[in-house]
Amino acid sequence: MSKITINVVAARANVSKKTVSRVLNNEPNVSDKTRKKVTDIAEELGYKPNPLARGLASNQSFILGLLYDNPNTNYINNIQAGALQVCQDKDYHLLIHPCKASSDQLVNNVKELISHSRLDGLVLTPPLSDFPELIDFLLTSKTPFVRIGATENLNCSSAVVSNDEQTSYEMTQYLISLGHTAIGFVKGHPQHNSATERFQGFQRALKTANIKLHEKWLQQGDYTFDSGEHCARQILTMNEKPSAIFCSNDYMAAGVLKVANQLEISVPHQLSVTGFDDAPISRYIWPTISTIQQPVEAMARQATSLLIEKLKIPDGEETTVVLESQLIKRESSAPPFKRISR
Amino acid sequence: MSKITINVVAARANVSKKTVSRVLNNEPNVSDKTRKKVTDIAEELGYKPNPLARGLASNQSFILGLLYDNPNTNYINNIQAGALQVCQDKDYHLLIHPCKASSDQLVNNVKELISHSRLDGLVLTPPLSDFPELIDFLLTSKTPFVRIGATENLNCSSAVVSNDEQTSYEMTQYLISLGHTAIGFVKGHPQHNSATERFQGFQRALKTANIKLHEKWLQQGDYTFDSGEHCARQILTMNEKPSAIFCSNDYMAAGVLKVANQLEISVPHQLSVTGFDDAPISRYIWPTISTIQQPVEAMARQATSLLIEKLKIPDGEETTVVLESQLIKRESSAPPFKRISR
DNA sequence: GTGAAAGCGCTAACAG
DNA sequence: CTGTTAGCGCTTTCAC
Repeated sequence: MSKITINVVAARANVSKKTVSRVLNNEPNVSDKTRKKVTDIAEELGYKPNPLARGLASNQSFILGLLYDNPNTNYINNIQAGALQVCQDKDYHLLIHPCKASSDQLVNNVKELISHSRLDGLVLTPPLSDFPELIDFLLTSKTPFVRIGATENLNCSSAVVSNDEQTSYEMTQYLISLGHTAIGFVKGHPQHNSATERFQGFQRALKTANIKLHEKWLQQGDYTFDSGEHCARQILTMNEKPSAIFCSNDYMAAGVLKVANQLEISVPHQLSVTGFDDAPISRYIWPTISTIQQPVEAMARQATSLLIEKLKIPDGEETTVVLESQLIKRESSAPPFKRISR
Repeated sequence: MSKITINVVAARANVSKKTVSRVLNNEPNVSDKTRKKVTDIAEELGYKPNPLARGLASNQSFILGLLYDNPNTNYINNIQAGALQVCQDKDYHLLIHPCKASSDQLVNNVKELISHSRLDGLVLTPPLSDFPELIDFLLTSKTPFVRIGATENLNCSSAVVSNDEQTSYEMTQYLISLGHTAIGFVKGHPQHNSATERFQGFQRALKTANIKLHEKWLQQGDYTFDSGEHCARQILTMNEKPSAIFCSNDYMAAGVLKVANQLEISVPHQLSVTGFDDAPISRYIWPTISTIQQPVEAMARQATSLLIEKLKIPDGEETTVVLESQLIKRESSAPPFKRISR
């Protein structure tokens, strides 16, 4: 069906190939009249430029790579959806590339990927966004890239980030405003800088409110359900328990909920639990988990747009865009249990 | 860095371009000696053929499309992972394409996608695998495709399927073997043929065991958590309740669990609940859900391999591969509650 | 403003 | 078994 090439459009419009090409690429030096004529005829014929030919001639591939190493399928799915939207819109392809951050072959893998698939640019997601070796390589090889959720070296590339520290601060403030002063915390995966940010926001809120952080209620998780379970078992079997536990993500919060249930600690009556990410599980579990929603899809959209812009203006400025997260109050948080005392 | 084209390889090997090309594509009519020489030199130079040039010349794109419309991010992620593995292995690209099965523009969308992105072939996932209009279009336009989880018209294309009906039968048998005779059922999304298969397996097991299916305990869900909740509320507020509920997927089972909890019906003590799919939530919720695990990733791998083979031998036979699912017993199923009577 | 010629890196079709 | 000659459909260069 589609044997419509640039040649037939040119012939029909009585202009040269090059003029059609100019119109297609929005180049200057075409009279408005010619431009319109070509546009109309292209439209009428349903002409679509062949990306392969285009790429071959201009040494581009119109393929963007999306790199990730993230166990959280929900996060990745949202990222993909956002990136895909922009790609479709701007006639780029998106190559999904899962990889292992822990592998010492990471940089080599990516190098191979770029050269082999002729990628025009890369979108990095956490924790890859803050991987020094990878960043270094991309910088020295002059591969265009943008980073999502990066926290370090923000001026070395464009980036789209959320304000985890601040939202974490607000979540903690919320717990404090409910009356909690004995608050535990389950940290996220040490390789993810979000884990640090979230913890820092928590610390800052405690300091501001003059509340002491009990080391014993501070546990190191790794963003998995199992780690949440494990940490909760540590905290909730102590004699002196906190009245609230702030978990660095929802899976860990779900793990805490499970342990609370097993230990017959009623949530939120005897214990408040909060999460982060607004993962589906936060709505499916009972009680539903108070959490924080990041605009993940919007972040991916922004990042992809930035990347494509950068491809067009290679020496443009590096931008950092901050998108705001949002606190979602659900059933797992409430004022602390008051012992009927005296 | 990579200015190594077929020309430099040819020059270095003292042969023509075409000979190099032949070696690369594993074509016959090259002496072993020449073949080895070329292979070695290509290796040494780290030569990688430019897919764009290759595609342009041979009218292929080496891009496969993965079509889906599925709310289940976990399923899609596994499918993607499997398809990706094979694509990387065989030097294909995978273009992820979410779409709306409900849209009357579906066929047009896909048509546009294929022509615009020059896709070589398509992998279809449920419920798209059984969409007559789409299948018809692909067939008449001679677009190569394979289907995952198709149930209809199995000889019109290669397909990779699982034995949902049989596994559903076995799950039901398992419930019966525990002693359940009053068993409710929550159906899946009517647009997914898996929903029918799962229900049929259930029916067959009941019939085999001579157990009557109570219409009132049969509810129509749509594979979402919310629908599970809704159906459970119907069933569990009746005077006469079943002692087990078989849900067509895990999200709905989780919804049932939530309602049971609210109604203070203890699972599995007073009520057994089973799911389907082995979604993460089946392990994260309490009690953990007895379910069925499909080899989703392996299915995607198979399907992608079949597609690539078909691309090479366009008139080869259409194959149907069946992969076995597996019953996973967890905490949500147990023998029925015996009233301490008389 | 526009066009002609050359070529991106590869494969197809044919010739030897 | 191997090489030659033409392109694939587009962009680039440079001329007009």
